[in-house]
Amino acid sequence: MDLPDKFLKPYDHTQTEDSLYKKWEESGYLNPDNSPESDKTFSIVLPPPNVTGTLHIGHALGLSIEDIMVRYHRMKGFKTLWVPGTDHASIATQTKVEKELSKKGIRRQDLSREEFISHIEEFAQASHDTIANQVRKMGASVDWSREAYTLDEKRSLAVRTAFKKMYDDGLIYQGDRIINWDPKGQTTISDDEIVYQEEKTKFYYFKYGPFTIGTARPETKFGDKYVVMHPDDARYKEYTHGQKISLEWINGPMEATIIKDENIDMEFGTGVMTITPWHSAVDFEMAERHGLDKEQIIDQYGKLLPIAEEFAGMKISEAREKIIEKLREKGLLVKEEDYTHNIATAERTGATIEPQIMKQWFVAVNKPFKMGESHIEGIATGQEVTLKQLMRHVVERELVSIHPLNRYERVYYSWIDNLKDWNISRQIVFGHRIPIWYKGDELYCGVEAPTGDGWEQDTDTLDTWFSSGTWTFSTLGWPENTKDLEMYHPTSMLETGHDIIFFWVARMILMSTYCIGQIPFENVYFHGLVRDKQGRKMSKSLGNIVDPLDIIKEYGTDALRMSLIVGNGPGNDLNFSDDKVRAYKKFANKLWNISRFILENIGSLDIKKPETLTQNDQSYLDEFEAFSKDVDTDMKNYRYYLASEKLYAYIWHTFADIIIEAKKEALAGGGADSQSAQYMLLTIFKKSCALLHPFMPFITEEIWQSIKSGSDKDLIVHTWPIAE
RNA sequence: GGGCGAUUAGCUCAGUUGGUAGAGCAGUUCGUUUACACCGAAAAGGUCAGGGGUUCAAGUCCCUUAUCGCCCACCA
Repeated sequence: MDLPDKFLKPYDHTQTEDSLYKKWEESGYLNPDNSPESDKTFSIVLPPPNVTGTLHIGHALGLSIEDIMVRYHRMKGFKTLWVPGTDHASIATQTKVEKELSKKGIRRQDLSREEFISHIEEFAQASHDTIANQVRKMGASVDWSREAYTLDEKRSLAVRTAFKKMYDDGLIYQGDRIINWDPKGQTTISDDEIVYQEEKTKFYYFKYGPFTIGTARPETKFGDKYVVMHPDDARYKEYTHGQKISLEWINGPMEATIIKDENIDMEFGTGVMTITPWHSAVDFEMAERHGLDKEQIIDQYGKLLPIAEEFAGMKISEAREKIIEKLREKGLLVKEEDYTHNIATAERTGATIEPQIMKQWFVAVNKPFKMGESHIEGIATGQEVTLKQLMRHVVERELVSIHPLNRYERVYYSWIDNLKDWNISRQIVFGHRIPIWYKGDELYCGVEAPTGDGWEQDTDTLDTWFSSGTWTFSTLGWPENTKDLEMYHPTSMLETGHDIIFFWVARMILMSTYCIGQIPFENVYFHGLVRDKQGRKMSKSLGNIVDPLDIIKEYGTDALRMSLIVGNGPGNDLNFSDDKVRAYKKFANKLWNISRFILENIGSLDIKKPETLTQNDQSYLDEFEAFSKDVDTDMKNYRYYLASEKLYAYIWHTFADIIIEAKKEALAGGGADSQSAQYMLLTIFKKSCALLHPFMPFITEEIWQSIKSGSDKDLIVHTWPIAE
């Protein structure tokens, strides 16, 4: 055969990848509406990347695994849909833009709400464009015609509809409860957005009437008028619950009430503590139990209120030393010790969280409601359930299967069991406005604004996970009853990083089971974290961040994908090194040269199966058949890390090193043996390219264009070698 | 405090349901026998963290110890 010129040079990915992607995209292959009818569907939503910047190597890993799943099913003849999109990531994006603006000397306070939002939107749009380009660069075969954004009009409608439904069912309520206040971001955050950091500090013991109490936070103690101890503590048995005692405290004499509570740890400190219900979640609960007064000590900027008298208006850090000094002078300081504990900080701003009691919106996770139309096995329509029960049920019954299960099952359950009502309101501007309107004392909840004058919408926005929770079904058209929703929901698979199991996976299960009575996905596949060569987390401060685009430029997308996939089992972290990528770049070149050899040695691409194959060739074909089935089994069981490794080993070290070498003589000799060998080699190689296509889509498609017969379709939609 | 994971060749890691250890990189020797030097051939390298148990058979299952890592909770 005549050899196309391109095979005379080593493989050059820069000449092929972009144009192949363009071809796939323009061909319509990525939209399942254009694919042949089938009763089997495979659907998956792209975990929408945050529009806070660019994609990192972790995204590249996710995209690679997802694309393998998608291409595999597409070739197997499933109606295959992969919905792309991006996430507005309210708090993360707003924080980021705020920082960018301040670098330019623009302060947020100087902007109106609308101006600020428009800056954020501009940034979000630019990020979106970058991300969309990177998704293409990775070869991800998503259906761009269905692209979604968590803050676009359709998703916005879904969010308001979900909110209204929950509100009408009594699952969303407004209440004065203790929340996590971020004094820097000036917003509440959820429990999951807290990061604990170790802090070395002093632990003080103060005389409090007849007791000695311990605290690390003297500045909150002004209003403490309840002193708590365990009912079984023999040291304090002379005191009774409710007893009043007079004592001298920071700003003079006061009266305190004794409370007995079983939640006190008798071993810790002196076994006696005073409580500050306004600024501690534990104290708040205790106060609720006993019906105690609560008083605010610290304001939303972290400054002391008038109750602190001479200290009023001071920042916590400033006041602490002065308060201790005063207590020491009054002879109330007993002793101080060094103390190490964990303090709660806000994930985004790094500020120390100040618990506060504030009026916020919550989703009640423990409140029973009547289930709507249910398609969930074991949950009947109209049955009384709680959101927590729904979230637990679908995993317990394995309606949603987690891979790897054992590693995340307990984590998931324990999170659910400890889950408190979900605080969904945020005091930030970028996001979905809460669909509540006020007029005087009236309150209106609706999908659309109420008619009539004088209504003002709540200025808070929703926790970003409220909208991403609807992602699987809002992207398919809900609340409209669309064909997509009917065909592709529940989705087949959710592939994501294990770090967002609570944030996102659990919230999607909550939203989907509640809103539409369906599980959001049948399977969850967790990938691990991509670390640097030495196993360290990639971070800006270490300067070890790898940009996928740099790797792609140097080694090609196929090589990058293989290096991320081979040997990386679900849930495992992966150390990324150039060496591995380089190895798969060489593999790409190996494939290139195999193509060249075969093309040089066969008579025609439409070669027919000879009447008789040599026994040797037949046995190679039989072995290959068994190998293909093995690979297919791995694919079915999500063992991409094994399938890819086996393909690499087979193609290089069996097909090229042994089979091709063994056939050189027969090919040179001509005649029947040569015909047999030609057929065998071309057959195995074509099928090998097909098996490898999900992993290395570009080079396999590029080679395919030169080795396919006239009747073959493009490889992306070619039939998988092993039938379902 | 609770949970999970890791410990296999110099380095980075595979090893799917138990059947006498594999890859990449590095290193050794040889090869310009024309698909490929982004290559080929050959050899070298591991008491599979320690201990105990189950089994005809264990890197693989069970118990235990040690070291490292991650997640969750958190005490005033």
